[in-house]
Amino acid sequence: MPRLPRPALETIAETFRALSEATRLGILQELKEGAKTVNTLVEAMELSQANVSKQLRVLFDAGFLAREQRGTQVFYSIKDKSVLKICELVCERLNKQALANLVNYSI
Amino acid sequence: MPRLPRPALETIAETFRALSEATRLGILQELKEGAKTVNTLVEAMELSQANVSKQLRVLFDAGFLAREQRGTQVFYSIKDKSVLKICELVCERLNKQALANLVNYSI
DNA sequence: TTCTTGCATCGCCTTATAGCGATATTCCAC
DNA sequence: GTGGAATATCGCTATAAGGCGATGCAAGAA
Repeated sequence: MPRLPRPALETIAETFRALSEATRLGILQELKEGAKTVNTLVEAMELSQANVSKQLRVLFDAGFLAREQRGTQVFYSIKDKSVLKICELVCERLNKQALANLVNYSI
Repeated sequence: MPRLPRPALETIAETFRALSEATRLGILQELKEGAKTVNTLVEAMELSQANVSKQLRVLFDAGFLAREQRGTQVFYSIKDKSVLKICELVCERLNKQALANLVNYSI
C-alpha cells in the first residue's frame, strides 16, 4: 500500500481533531437522542451560548451534523451516523483496556 | 443510556487527540509495515529526531504502540490493532464524502 | 574507562483553540 | 417599522501542543 501524501493525512487528522474535545463529544451524546436547538444544548451542558455555537460549528464543518432553521431557532442533529460507529470503536477499546476502572465508555 | 461524566468524555477525547495530527498518522502508516526504530522513522519522515521521539511518546501513552529496546536501538510497533480499524472507519467515511477528489484515504 | 551511537528530554518559540462577555445578525410578533 | 428572542460572530485571554536545536542518558564498542 503506497503511503498517503501529507495533505490526505491532514484531512484524516482533522476528522479526529473534531472529536478530540470532551465538550464536542458531550454535544454528540446529547444529539444522539435527536435534534436539539442551541439553547437546549446550552442548558443541558452548562456552557456559554457562544461556546456551544462555536463547537457546533466545528462538528458541522467536519460534516457530522445537519442544521435546520425553524423560525429563530436552529436545530442540530447527527447527519453522519458513522461518527457514532467511530466513537463506539474507541469506547470498546477503552472498555477493554480499563476493566479496572468501572466506567463503561459509550457515546 | 445515561450520559457519560465529563472525565470519561475527556478520556475518549484524549484517544482521538492522539490521532489528530498528520505526523502521528504518518508514523502509524509506517509502523503498519512492522516494527521500526526511531532513526528509521526519522529518515522516512524527514522530521527531527526530537519530534519523532515526542510523537512516538504520545502514541505510546495512548496505548497504541509497543516499545522494545535492543541494544541502543528502540523498536516501536503497533500494539493495539484497533487503532487501524478506527482509522479505517474514518477513511471509509472520507472516501464516501469525497468521491470527487481522487484521493483514496487509507492508513 | 572512554568514546560513540541511539533515543529521550529540555528549553524555547510559534501557532491553534477552548472558553468567556459583548456585540452583530436574523427572524418572528406586535 | 420596532422590539425581543435565538443564534452567530468578534475580541480577548489562557493554555496546549508541534516543531527545532541543544543537551542528557543509557548501552555497546574499543
